[in-house]
Amino acid sequence: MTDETETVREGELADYLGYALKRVTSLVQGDLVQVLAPFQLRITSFSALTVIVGRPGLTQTELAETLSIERSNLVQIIDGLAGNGWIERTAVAGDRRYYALVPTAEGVALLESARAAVRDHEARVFCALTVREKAELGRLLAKIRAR
Amino acid sequence: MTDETETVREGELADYLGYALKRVTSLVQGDLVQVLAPFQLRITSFSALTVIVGRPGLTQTELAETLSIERSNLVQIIDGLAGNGWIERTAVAGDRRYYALVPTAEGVALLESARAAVRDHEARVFCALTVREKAELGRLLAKIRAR
DNA sequence: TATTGTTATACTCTATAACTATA
DNA sequence: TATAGTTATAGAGTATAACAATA
Repeated sequence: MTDETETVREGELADYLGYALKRVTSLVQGDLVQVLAPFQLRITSFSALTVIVGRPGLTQTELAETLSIERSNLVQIIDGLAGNGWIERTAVAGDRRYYALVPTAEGVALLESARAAVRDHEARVFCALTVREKAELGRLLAKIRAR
Repeated sequence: MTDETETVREGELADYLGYALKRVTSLVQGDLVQVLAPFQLRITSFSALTVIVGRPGLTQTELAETLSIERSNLVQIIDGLAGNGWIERTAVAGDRRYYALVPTAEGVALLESARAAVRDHEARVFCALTVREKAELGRLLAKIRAR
């Protein structure tokens, strides 16, 4: 079996859940990068656009916290999304320090297309799992994060 | 609940298994980096040393394939392990193009200590899961990789 | 003083092409 | 010509410090 062969080759590494997580994540992300490229999106800009469309008007600091990335690293991502006309930074009355991030109609439309492609991608890379198993995987991952 | 709050904040992102995998992996790896630092090991050098100890005599190309990293990127990792006296590149009779990678006694001893720390680390970061759940997670991840 | 967004910088990881020495 | 190891380089992700504008 391929499984046993891999276990022999990787030896003890195969026993670490962290290693298994890393390998699967890199498999999935490698595929996702290809899927998003035609949309001119990277993984992080897709994630950012998804959150902005879902929570229009949030600030960069809020978005950075949600995605767990540094504010400073978010700047170029936001620049890219705004440069492509997919989001806008609108002034907030009362406090001129921050901007509200809102998607444009083009941004919403682009995300709709990209989202469909990402759904296909997920169906493909996780096709070895049943619906029940996918739900279980999601539950286990959420449980680890919530600890 | 924290779970529901997070779901609201991340919106649709929370529905992607790939995103959940990425977040958990980065959580786990962030912790592991700290755990390995006192041993002068990075994640990849720990992985490499683990495989070399488990399969003494393998070549760099074999190791690169096992870890799924480019041969070129493995060079500095091997240099580091050899520079610290944890492995040796020994000549192979019959074909002078490649070297057999073998651990030194120091390398084996270091790995033994690091391994214990990594076991503790895994117990800690996955403490939210039962033994059965950890086994199930491992099984699901292996299934995805084997597809 | 504290906060938001920003710039600059550096370090890691990863991917590719090209080189050398050996076969 | 093909392969093993190597070098150089560039891209992307990530982390930190410091700054200007605003509160």
